[in-house]
Amino acid sequence: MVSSTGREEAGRRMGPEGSENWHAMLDGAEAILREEGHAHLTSRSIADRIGVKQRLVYYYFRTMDDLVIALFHRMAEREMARLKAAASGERPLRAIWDISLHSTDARLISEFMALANRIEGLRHEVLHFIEESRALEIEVLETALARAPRSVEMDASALAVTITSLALLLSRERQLGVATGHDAVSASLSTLLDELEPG
Amino acid sequence: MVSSTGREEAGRRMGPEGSENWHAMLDGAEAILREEGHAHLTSRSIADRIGVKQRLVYYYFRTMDDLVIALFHRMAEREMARLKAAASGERPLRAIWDISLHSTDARLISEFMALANRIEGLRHEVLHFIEESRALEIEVLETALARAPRSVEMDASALAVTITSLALLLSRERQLGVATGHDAVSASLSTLLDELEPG
DNA sequence: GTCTATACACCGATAGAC
DNA sequence: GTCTATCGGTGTATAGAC
Repeated sequence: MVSSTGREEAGRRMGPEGSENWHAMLDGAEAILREEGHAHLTSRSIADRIGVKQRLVYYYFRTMDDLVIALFHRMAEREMARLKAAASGERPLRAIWDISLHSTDARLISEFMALANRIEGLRHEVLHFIEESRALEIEVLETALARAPRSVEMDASALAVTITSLALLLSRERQLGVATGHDAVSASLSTLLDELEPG
Repeated sequence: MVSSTGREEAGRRMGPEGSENWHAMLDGAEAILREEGHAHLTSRSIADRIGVKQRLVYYYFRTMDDLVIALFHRMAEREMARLKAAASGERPLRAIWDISLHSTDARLISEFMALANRIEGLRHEVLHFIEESRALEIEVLETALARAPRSVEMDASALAVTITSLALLLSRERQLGVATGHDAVSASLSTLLDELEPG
């Protein structure tokens, strides 16, 4: 067994995962996706941005779809690391809320969601990330609910879904330029977090 | 003044807004967007689907961006009509919740969100639709809160944001294949709606 | 109103040299 | 590891005939 990821199945020579160029290409791809959207994410635009030739992109990634999947995977791993660190801190709920609200920008998320409609492998990556982060949040919420001075009506999984959905909506609407109701819902959520997690 | 939409500013002859062909093109575009995503939404794919020549698309729409904006605008108008009808029915909150959850599929929404990152005119249309639908929901919620037998902690605007965000997340995750926490949050929301709107 | 024909740019992906 | 060169395909958009 040469590789656990099956990246070289067709026998074509390929560049090493995790190498300097490999990361540089994903860095470039991430910036393009953020600034211009996935319509402009091409092997040529990536190559131009980081100063290599177009052909090299296909040395490190078998197809553009593979590159997109690798990019999401790298982002998801980093995000999970942040969430895990937050979960083991002093006020985990508050920390997770702050991360959900600010770490990844809404534009990137919407680009990946649209891409996931088309790229089956990406859909699986997204699905896996959502399940993994939700499980972590539920765990944290269960601990908090058990300790909370006052009982709360919702159970941990319902709260996890609600908190995630609010973070996503607030980020996306802020990006679009909508603000109606944002302050009110932020205040409500803050009150709830303070009840669950006094500090 | 010939037109209020500025569709003929360059002096090029154009087909009438609202005509049979105009609607047929938007119907085709909507189906392609839903089934294949916006990477495959092209003047050629639309023409092929409805059985006309590619050139004709540019007779009815100045650019592809204009077509996308017109498509969203038509969908938004239909959705607002549905919401207004629901708001004047017997259990408006329940009806609005059902519409938010089922009327437009999640894939279409994510395609439009990604397009709005790139097309400034579309971003304005999306922004306008969100503001308009939110205002309606807040109005309905204020009426319900005033009549509710039991007091609820959140105010109308915070509730409107929360309900919208949950509907969006549940639709999108259902499409992706995630279900964790969905039943719990649906149950919580149902309980809340029953309290606000007994029937 | 609708058509043919086409200009021009860009895309993914590969062959094979160094 | 990285390159040059290129194939075959698709995209937006327009000119101008009918």
